[in-house]
Amino acid sequence: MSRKRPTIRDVAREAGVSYATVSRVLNGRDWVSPEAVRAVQDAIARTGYTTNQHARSLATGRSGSIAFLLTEPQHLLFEDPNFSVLLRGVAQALSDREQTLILMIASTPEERLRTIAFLNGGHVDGVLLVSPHSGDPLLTQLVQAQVPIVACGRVLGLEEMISSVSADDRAGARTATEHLIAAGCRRIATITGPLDTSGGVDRLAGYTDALMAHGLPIDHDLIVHGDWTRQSGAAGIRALLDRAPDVDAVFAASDAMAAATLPVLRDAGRGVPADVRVVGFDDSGLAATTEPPLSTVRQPLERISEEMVRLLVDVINGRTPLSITVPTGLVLRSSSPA
Amino acid sequence: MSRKRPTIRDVAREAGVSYATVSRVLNGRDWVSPEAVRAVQDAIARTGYTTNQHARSLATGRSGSIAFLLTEPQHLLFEDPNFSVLLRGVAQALSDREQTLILMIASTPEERLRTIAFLNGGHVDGVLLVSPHSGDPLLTQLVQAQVPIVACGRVLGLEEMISSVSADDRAGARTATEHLIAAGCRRIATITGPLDTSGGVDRLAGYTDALMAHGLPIDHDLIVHGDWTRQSGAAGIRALLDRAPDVDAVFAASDAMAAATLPVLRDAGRGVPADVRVVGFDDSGLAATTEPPLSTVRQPLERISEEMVRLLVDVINGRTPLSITVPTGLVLRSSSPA
DNA sequence: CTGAAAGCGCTTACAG
DNA sequence: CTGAAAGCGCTTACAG
Repeated sequence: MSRKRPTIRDVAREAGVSYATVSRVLNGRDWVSPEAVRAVQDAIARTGYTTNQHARSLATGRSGSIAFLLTEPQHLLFEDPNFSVLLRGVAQALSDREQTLILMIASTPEERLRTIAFLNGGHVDGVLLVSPHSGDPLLTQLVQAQVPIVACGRVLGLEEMISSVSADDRAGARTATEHLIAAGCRRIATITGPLDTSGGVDRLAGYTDALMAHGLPIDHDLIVHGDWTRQSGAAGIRALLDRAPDVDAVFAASDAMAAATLPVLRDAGRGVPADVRVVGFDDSGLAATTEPPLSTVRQPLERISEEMVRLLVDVINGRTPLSITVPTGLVLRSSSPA
Repeated sequence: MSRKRPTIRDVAREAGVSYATVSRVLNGRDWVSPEAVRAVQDAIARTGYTTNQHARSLATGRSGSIAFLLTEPQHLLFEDPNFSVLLRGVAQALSDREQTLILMIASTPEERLRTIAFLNGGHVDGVLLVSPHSGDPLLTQLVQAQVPIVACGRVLGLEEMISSVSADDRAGARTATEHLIAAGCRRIATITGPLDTSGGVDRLAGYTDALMAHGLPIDHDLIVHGDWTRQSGAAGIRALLDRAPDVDAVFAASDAMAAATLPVLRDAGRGVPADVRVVGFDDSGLAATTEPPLSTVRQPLERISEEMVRLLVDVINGRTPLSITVPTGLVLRSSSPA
């Protein structure tokens, strides 16, 4: 297409130095005389030189790119606004480091196969994993292939092998539940996330923590399991109304599930928050736009994506895996005001 | 990290042929004897060989990757569910062609600069453009750099230079408006999209087409401009209720804007669809979950993403730019039933 | 501080 | 049909 792009040799000629020197100022490692540096920089500007990443990668063995890997079935991924925010943050952080972001979606078996081959093939320096489910064979394969990985949320059972950055799910859930207790609720239900994710188990643990700390019983009729989606939230609240008609609050482990309880409660003639208080988790864009707006637990996704990238760079550089937890905060809106 | 991966030479040794032959069977271009092919394939399987894309790119001058470029300010991009569906479809289509998808976000001035440099640097074979606004200098720069591009939606003023795939916005809008006319509405308003996008102007044109075809006047009090977002939808309907209290229908150029009219209409005491019918555009996930669910114009995003990739491959191979339009369809729900 | 040179792993005319 | 060889554009010891 476009005519030949200038190479390092063109720059060298223009600057009157050897092309090894050009490479040196490009990489800024070895010592180069100030005059040479200036001459090269000028030459780069004049020629419009831009480094050929493929040649560099071939020489260094580093690809200069990172994969953002999605393993959930698509509908979950793209329904979840958290995902977008995370992606945005990661793109930003990577761009700042001059790394490119490769998006990979591995939902179908075929895609999963291709993904493994690709990642295994050294095409990327590392991978960022979103919403990993423990027991996913893909994860073990990645670990075996010694691909540097950082997950969003701990990978249950592989914590030692896979670095991760998580919100403080347990503390967040506990705070939310204690808020409901403080508001006088005594029949507090929860709709959990999938229990093969750290978010799922930790948010449930935070809920029971709060109950126990306040001497309230753990009633299994008040615990239903969802998978983060609206559908599961709607199904969950229906089951709850059925099993425990005296429910006076529900803590849903995601905003999507919490939002889905609202129309069901309305149709059942239960006022929110008058009859049933509702608290979600995520503080996604959704939370502020529901009717009534949702109280929820905010997780600092910008911070999470930033830390994920930073950590991944460390892991790529050979540092040992690490788990990072970032704090969450309660956001009160009309669905369960102060 | 991982120990040395097998190269083409390892495969050659294992297969007992020269490595040039291995390369030939890999690329499947030149004639190779069946025995050699089999020997090489076996050797590939045994060694677990996987091609080094960087080496290949360096030799061929093709990067094997495509950029998915987002130029909107982030909030727009990630609020819009269409974007996700498009991204998903593109990822799929690209994966089928063994191309990698590089996600680039160019919203801040700094990011835009880096983006231009990157794209200009031949790091990708082509770029897929989402929601381009005409007059964006980035577009002209890309065209000048002769980067192969396919846009989603025509790029107004650059139609000849930039291939595009669009929904049939005009026909869709016309159909929606005619449906409202057929339902007996006579004071039909519209909330437009941005008029520097083909979606914005074409949907407005479809609206006026329908009005004129049925002898209804074009009343500027009934036309307000939005930018696809909920906020602009809410502001739009408020302005309409103010300027034209007798409005009996609104056609919004996006589901997000249509959805945002609902609570405002409710608060204003207008029943939907009894007093005011509402029709959106996109048939995004949103449309089915609003209260009441939205009638809308469906655009086949899966098809659009597929065509975008196919077209881009053509353009990369030197074919001349082309514009493709795919049909839309009216989807009726409670906000404006049949 | 800076050349000359080898090498990264492939592709592709060039000769057979 | 298949070798041997050059070349893609860089980085990085190796010698000065």
